[in-house]
Amino acid sequence: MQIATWNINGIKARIEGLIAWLEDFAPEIVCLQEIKSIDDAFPAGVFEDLGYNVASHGQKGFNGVAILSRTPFDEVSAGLPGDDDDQQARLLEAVISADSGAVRVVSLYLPNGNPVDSDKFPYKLAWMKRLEAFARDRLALEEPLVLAGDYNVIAEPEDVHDPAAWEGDALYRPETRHAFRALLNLGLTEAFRACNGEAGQYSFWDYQAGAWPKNNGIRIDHLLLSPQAADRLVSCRIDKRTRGWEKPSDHVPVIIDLDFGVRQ
DNA sequence: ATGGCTGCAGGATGCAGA
Repeated sequence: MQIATWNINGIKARIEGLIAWLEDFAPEIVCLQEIKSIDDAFPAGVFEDLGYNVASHGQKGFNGVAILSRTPFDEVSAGLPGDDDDQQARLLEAVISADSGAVRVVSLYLPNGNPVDSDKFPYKLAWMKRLEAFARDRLALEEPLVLAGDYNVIAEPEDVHDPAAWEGDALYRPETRHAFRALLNLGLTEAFRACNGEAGQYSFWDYQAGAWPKNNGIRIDHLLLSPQAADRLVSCRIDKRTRGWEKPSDHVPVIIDLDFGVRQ
């Protein structure tokens, strides 16, 4: 079972590329971030025509997450618990019982947090604390669980082309990296690092200053797995090709393959 | 190298992103 996560940076601007990628890759489940669309304007029919069920949790102008699944959803739940005043659409959870296995999947878009001297940084850290409580709760279910999305966290120096340039940035601050490790220490496995030892593998390249041709990237899109999912992890890859396409997102898809041992 | 692109909302440019 292939599960992908992709920050597409605007569903309207990326619809052509996303369709082409879905037709090529045909994953079972796709977690999308930064759809930048309200739910009523989300082009669900386009994906339904491609054989996907669609769940979206959007807002006007920015943020917004969605999940596409070839198998219908058993359950869908929007929002991260822990702050009733938080109106930002950044998390969507679904339970999917596919023929190839049953999984609980979360599409999340963790706050950027810059500038660090604004209220955005404490919002990010508080959001991460809430995510930790959410993950602890879901891990207690002892199910195959995939927390997929744009974490806006550079976890280690090997995940950034120029670490010195990111010193002090909200994505690389010690508090941010510490909160990410606390999440992992609940018993979650970071899929890409579990499968690939090589440094310098990125999932985001800025639009500015020729970051892509210079390979000046960062790895901030992650899939975190419960033990029951990690036991089934076969591979994790980053599909860099899309960054070179026409009108690309600044992020590229990251895909895992889980083997539930189903034999046809 | 100069916050140097890009998407969105809205109908000019300001905000948000990372």
